[in-house]
Amino acid sequence: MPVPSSPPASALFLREDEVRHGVELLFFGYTRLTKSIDDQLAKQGLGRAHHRALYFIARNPDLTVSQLLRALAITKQSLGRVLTELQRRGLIETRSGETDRRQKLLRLTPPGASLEAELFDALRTRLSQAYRRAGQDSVTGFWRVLEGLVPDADRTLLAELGNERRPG
Amino acid sequence: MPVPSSPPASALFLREDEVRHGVELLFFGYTRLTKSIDDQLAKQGLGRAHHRALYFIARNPDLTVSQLLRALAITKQSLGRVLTELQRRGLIETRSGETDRRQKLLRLTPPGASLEAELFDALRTRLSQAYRRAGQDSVTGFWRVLEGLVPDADRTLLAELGNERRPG
DNA sequence: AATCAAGGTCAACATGCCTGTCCCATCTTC
DNA sequence: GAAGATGGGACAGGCATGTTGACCTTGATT
Repeated sequence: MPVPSSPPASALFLREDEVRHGVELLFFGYTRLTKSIDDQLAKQGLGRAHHRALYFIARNPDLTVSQLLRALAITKQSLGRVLTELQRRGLIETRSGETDRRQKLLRLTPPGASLEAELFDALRTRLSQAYRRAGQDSVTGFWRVLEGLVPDADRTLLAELGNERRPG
Repeated sequence: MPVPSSPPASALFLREDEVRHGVELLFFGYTRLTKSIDDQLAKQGLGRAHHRALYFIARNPDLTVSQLLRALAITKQSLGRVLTELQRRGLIETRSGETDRRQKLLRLTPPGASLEAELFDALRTRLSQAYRRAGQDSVTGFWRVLEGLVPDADRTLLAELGNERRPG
């Protein structure tokens, strides 16, 4: 192993700055993207927690409560409050599972879908602009790094939620 | 490192799935990375807000309060509580600015630096692993996309905070 | 002298999360 | 069929983190 005093092969030496830069970009990117829809949410009297639930239900119709719990990584109580409120407003609807009737399958109602679409539009505008600026190769790298950042247990879930495309 | 040949960008970037995938990765990546140090923080009786302050002060010694406010994008009140607590514990120290004596320059004390380093270690382990898995080209893309995602106003600040390298 | 900016401080409040405990309905397994 | 596991819900109580708005001091700018 070469001594750390070799300037050109400075992978180890540069590691901290590279990592810190990534931490900062993640922080700024995530928080600013998140904040960008706060006003819209506030107009509806909803919070970020409601949006996160709406988002995942929109993305994956007939999601179960336990899947959503795993995705959001919060407690049943916290999620329960949010889902109750969304249902009370008629933004989501539920029905019991076919194979397992204990399960509750979550879906957006038309008004819920409409609201989610409106919120997503703001996200799409910002993120697709960032994609365009960076170019496609960069987008692939963006995905690869983030995929590697997600713990194995969650990566399975992520694949389920994002890629589950049922025939018909 | 060979880069796979890319289909035309225009069509790809307008696709909803591509954007949703990015939103999900950003959500999972950020929340899971953040959660990964919660236990360490809890042991100290500190929260995420304390860590964010420690982090930016560590990264940029003699940061002013207003710079930190802009970075964290929270109110004076919220930050005030956190800074007071960190100072009470002897993790940060302040002195007044040289050119503008109204400013308060923030620095970590040795114990503060030690704690921050310990917390950063966990972040580095995870993020550098993700970097390694993805490869250097992907890391560059990761950065480019995220840089494009940060609003112009904040990008200036980001550059200040991340790149300010003083001689000596 | 007047004004503005940096920072601090107060009260009062909202959100969103937590732990812990208990409950019911339904599946699975023996 | 009984026992246990699982999916979901509900209560109490608490904590961390954020908000708005008002008001103050100190110091820089003009």
